[in-house]
Amino acid sequence: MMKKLIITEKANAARRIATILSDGKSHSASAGGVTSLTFSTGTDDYNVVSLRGHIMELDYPEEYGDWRATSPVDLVNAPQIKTVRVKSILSKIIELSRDADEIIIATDYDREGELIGMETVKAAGVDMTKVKRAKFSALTKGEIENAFGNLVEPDERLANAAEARQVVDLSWGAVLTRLISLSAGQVGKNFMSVGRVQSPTLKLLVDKNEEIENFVPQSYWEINGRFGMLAFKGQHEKGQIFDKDVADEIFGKTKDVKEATVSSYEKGIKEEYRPPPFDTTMMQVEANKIGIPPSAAMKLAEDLYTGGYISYPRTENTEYPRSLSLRGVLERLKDSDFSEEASELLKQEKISPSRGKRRTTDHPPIYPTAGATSAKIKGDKWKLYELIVRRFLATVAPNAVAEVSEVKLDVAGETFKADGYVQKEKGWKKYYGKYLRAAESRIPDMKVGDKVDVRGITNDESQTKPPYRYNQGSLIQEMDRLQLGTKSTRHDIIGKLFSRNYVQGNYLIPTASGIALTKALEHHGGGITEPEMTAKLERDMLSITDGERSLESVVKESQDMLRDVAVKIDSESVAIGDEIKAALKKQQFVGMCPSCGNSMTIKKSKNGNFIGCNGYPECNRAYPLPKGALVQMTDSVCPVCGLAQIKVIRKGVPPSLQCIDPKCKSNTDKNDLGPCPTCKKGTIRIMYSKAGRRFAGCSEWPACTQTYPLRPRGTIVPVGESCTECGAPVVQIGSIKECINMDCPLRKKRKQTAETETENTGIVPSAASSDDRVGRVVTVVVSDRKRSSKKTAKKTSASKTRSKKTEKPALETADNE
DNA sequence: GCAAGGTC
Repeated sequence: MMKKLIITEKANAARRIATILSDGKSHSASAGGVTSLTFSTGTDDYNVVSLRGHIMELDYPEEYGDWRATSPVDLVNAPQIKTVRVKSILSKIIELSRDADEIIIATDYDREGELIGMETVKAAGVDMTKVKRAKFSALTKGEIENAFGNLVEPDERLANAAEARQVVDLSWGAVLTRLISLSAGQVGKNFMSVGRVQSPTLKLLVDKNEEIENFVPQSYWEINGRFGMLAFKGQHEKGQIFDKDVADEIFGKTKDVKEATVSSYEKGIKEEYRPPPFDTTMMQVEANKIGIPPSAAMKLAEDLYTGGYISYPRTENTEYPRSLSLRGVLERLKDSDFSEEASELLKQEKISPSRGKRRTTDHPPIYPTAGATSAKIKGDKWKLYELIVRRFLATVAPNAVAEVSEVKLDVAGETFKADGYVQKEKGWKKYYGKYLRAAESRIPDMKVGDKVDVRGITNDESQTKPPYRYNQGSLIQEMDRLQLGTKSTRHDIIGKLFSRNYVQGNYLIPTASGIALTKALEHHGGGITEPEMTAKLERDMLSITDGERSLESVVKESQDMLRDVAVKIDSESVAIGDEIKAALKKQQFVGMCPSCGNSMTIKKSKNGNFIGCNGYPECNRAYPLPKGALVQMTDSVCPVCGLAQIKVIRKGVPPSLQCIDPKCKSNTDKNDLGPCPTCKKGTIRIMYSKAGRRFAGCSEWPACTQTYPLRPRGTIVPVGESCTECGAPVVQIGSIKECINMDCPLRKKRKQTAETETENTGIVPSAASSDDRVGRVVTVVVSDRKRSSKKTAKKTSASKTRSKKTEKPALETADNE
C-alpha cells in the first residue's frame, strides 16, 4: 500500500476530488480546525487536505516595520520573507507528509495555483522528489481521473513567474506607499497607498474626470420628422448638424411640406446572437446593472457557490467544457422557479451552447448547479441566482430573429431616414429579456414611389455631452480590457480606492487627494500609473515560464529601476509632499469659522461626519453634512450669510451649491415647503434619509410624525400654497405643479376623471383648460407628457451622441459560433 | 499602518 497526500487549493476541490477518486466512499475528519479527507482505492491510501488559497504571505522582516526607522530607499533591496498565515493547515500537511510516499499538488491549474502548491510543500520541508502535480480544468469525473492517471512534475518555472510578481509588487508597493505617505505627512491609518494595479486604475478615473472638466459642449441640430399613420420617427440623413445655418435651411425647406415620397425601402432579417456564458467580469457587469455592485456580487456568488447553487464564481472561461452536461443542468433546473423554461429548452433536439472568445484552463463558466426557488433564497442573493440561471438559459436557447427595415423618404428634395425593428422570434431573449432594453420601432411596409403623410417636422437643438464617468461595472470592464488585476481582485482594488478616500460616488469621482496623488505619481512614479507596467510584468513572467530568464534577473531589473525612482522621489520629497498636502487641505477645508477665525474642516465621529471648527473645544461651531449625498468643497461663499458653500451631488437632481448652514435663508427658501397641516405648528420641509432618499417631514418631529414621500427625480420648488383639499404644501417640479400628498382625495378623484375622459374621447384635456386649483395635477401630468414629445426626442438624441462615442452595448460582442 | 494574489 502506497500512502499519498493530495493538496488542493480550496475545500470544495478537496471534496470533489475525494468523491470522484473514491467513488463516493471517502471519510472526512476534522481536527484543529482543519478538515482532511481519507479514502482507499485498494492499492493506495489517500489523504486530501485543502488550503485556503495562499497560506503563505510575503513581507519584510519585523525590523522594517517602523516606516520612519528605515529609509524607503533602503527598503528596495531589503530581504523579503515568507510567513505562514494559516499555521493549522501547514502543521497538518507536515504531519501527513511525514509518512507519505507521494505528495500531489492539486491546486488550480494556473500560475498562482502552481505557486500556492509549491510554496506550501517547500514550507512543509517535504522531499521534493516525492512531489507530483495533477492538472485539471474542471472538477468533473473525466478531468479528475485523467489528471490523477497522468501525474506530471510540478512546474518550478511557472511558480517562479508568480513569485516574481509577488516580489515586484511588494517592492514597488511598499517603497512608493511609504515614500508618498511620509512626504505628505499621511501616516498611521491615513496612509496613502500606491500599487501596480490600484494606481493605474485610479488614473483611469482621474483622466476621465479631466476629460469631463475640459469638455466644451457644442450645439448641434437634428431635423426630426413624424410620418404616416403610425407617426413613425425619421431623421434627416445628415443626423447631427453642427452648422445652424445648414439646419435652418433644411428645416425651412421641409417644415411645411405635407407629403413625402419613398425613395428607397429595404427589409431584411437579422439574427441576434445569444450572449456568451458568464465569466466573472461579465457577471459583475450585469449584476451591477441590476443594482448589485461587484463586491456585493462576489460575496453573494461565494455564498451561492458554497451553498451548491452555482459553479465556481471566479473564472475567466466563456466556453462550457465538453465534459459538462448541459441537459443535466436543465434537468436540475426543473426543480426550481424556472422549471417551465428548463423543460421548454430540453425539448430542443440538439443543445449547442453559445461560446465566448475566452477559453482558459482554470474553471468552467459560471452556471447554476442546482435548482432553487425564491422562497428558499431571498433578496439580492435570489436576484443574482436568477441572473445566473437566466444567463445560462440564454446560452443554450436559440438565437433571436428580428425584422429590420430602413426607409428613405424624400421631403422637398431632402432625405429623411427611418429604421424599423420588430422582434420576430424572441429566442434567447425570452429568458434574458428581463435584463435587456426592448426597443421596437414599427414602420409600415412600403415601396419606392409611395406617398407618406408628413405629420410634423422639428428642428431640435441639443448639446454634445461630456463622456460618462465610470461606474463600478464599467470600471471593472475597463480593468479587464487592460489586464489590470485579476477576476478575483478587481472588486477589492476598487474597494481600496474608496477606503483610501481617493474616489467617491456611484459614478466614480476622484477626490482632490486622489487627483494630486495621481499627478505626483505620473511625474515621479516611474510608470507605476501605467497599465504598461503590468503588461511588462506579464512579458517578464512569460520569459521566466519559457526558461529565457530567471526569477532573479527579472526581480533585479525591476528593483534597480525602483531604486532610481525612489532616490529621485526622496530628493524631491518636500515639493511632492506639498502638492499632496495642498490637495488634502482643499479636500477637508470648509472655510473660516465666523466665531473664532480658525478654519473649519470635515470631522469624523461615530455618528457620521460633520463640519467642525478647529478651535474646538474652545469653539463649538459645527454644521451637519447633508445626508446620503456626495459632498465636494468649493471656494465660494454663501451670498446670504457669508459662510462657505459646498457642492452637493445627489441622484436624480443636478448638483447644487449650498450654504453649509441648514438654517440659512438660502437653504430654508429652497427646502421649507409650507405649514404642517397635521400639527399646525411645524413646517413641512424637504429632508433626506441616510440612504439619500428624499421625503418631506414636519420640523416638529418627533412630536409630529407627519411625513410625505417625494418624487425621486427633478428639482422641487416650493410655491407657498397649501392644497385646498388636504392642506399639504403645493410644489412645482418641472412643469408640474402639485400637492405633495400622494393620498390627497382630490388627486384620486381627478385621476379617475382624467382616465375616463381619455378613454371616452381619446382627447387629453390640455393644460390650458385646467384651472389653478390644486389637485388638478394628474390632468396636467398627462397632457404635459403629450406636449413634451419634442423635448424627449431631444434628450434621446443627445444621449445617443454621447453613447456613440463612449459606450458599446454589452451584448454586441455575442458569441462567435 | 505598506502590494496583489489566492480563498472563507
